[in-house]
Amino acid sequence: MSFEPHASVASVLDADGPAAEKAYRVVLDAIAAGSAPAGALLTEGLVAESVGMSRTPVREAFLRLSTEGLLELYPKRGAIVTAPSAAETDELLEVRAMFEKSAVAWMAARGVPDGLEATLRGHLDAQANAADALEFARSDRALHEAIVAAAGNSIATALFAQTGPRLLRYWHRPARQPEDRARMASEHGELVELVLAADAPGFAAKLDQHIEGVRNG
Amino acid sequence: MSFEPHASVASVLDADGPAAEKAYRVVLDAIAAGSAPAGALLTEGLVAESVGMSRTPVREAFLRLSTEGLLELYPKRGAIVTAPSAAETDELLEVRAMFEKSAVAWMAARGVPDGLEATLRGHLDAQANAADALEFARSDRALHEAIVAAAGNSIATALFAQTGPRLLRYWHRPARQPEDRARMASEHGELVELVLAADAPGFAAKLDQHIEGVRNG
DNA sequence: GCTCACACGCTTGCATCCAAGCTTAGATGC
DNA sequence: GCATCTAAGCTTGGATGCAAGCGTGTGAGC
Repeated sequence: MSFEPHASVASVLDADGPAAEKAYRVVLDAIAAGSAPAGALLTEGLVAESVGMSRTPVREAFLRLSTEGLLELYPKRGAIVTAPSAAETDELLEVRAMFEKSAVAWMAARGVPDGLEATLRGHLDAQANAADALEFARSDRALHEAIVAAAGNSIATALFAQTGPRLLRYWHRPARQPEDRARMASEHGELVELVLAADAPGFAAKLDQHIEGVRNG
Repeated sequence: MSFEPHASVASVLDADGPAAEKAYRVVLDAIAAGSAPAGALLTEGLVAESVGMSRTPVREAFLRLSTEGLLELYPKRGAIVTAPSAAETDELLEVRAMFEKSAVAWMAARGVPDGLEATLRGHLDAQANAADALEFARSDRALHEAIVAAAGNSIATALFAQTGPRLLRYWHRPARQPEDRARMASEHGELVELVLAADAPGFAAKLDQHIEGVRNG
């Protein structure tokens, strides 16, 4: 009996696969793309019909999106797409900074894993070549998740990943113009250098500065 | 239309309420109490029958327990209670320390909320008067969650809460003897003082020391 | 005795069906 | 005209039914 758990955090590109995954991706994409704007009322039945499946897998997707903070479930009434507020943005950036700073600090103690440099540079390239803001946001998310994952704490990695979907709601704002994206990619390059050097204090300082720039941008 | 979202993180004592909540609590209690030991194979049908409900709410509970790390779901095969390993213990303590240190640092910047002292002292008392190790573990969890919640970052609070259920699997080991519990309660008292003083460096140092003691205890 | 194929029993995944709660619109009484 | 009561149409929550996947055991063939 060789048990092998299925990937709970499915890759973004794993075709249709399970219906619940498909429902999740459809709703998330709708929120990210803006066709389901903040405040919109979604119902299980509506999504189920539009995707061509029953309510059961849609329900599962709604629950997940709820824990990820993208939907608010109202019993017997429906689900509302949460509104990105300034306060929530601050909280999100604060939390993600906490994870990344800790990750670099852990790496300083445990060492940087082999192959990390290639991985991070790959994400940086993808970012630099991103065609639009949404694609940029996706590779940005992948880059940051790779940094946290490199610290080797699977619990931290899983929790951090849960904050990823929220970003898709915000990021096509700051990275709207190609020159903005270029500037951010360059800043990310500097951050990556500090990660690879496992320079925790340097990374923390630079990250704060980077976040401040994003917030005011 | 005055929308008011229902509490997604339900209180432990909210009667039976929704069946899904009941199923969640039953399975969690079974894992915490040891009647569903690590490695045990649970099936939706089995739990549903024993609790007297259909598989639907049980399935929901399983999904939640899976994201909380207590169950591993194997498609078409069943769910297995995860085994608490030394590596996972380290990861868990590391992550929780990250949250708590950050929370105190944030409080140092934003101020300590009113009423926190009374709240924390209440949890300390509950801990000191805990009849058994499981009850001690519950109030301990509540204490730590209160500390993180006091920092005022709702995203961090929600993520931190997700790591709570895992603890119930471990904690009736270190706190088995009443004198151990007394010593831990006293250490927690010192930590609470540093929280209330918003002394981030002091808290961080003391917490590391406390965790080291727990790990080697 | 050993290997391989097939069939059976188990599981989940999803579809469908039913009950109960919330909202609202319309009828009714004043 | 206005407040109140009622009933209908939404919604979700849960129960039930069905199909497909996985593991195991059994039996045929060698």
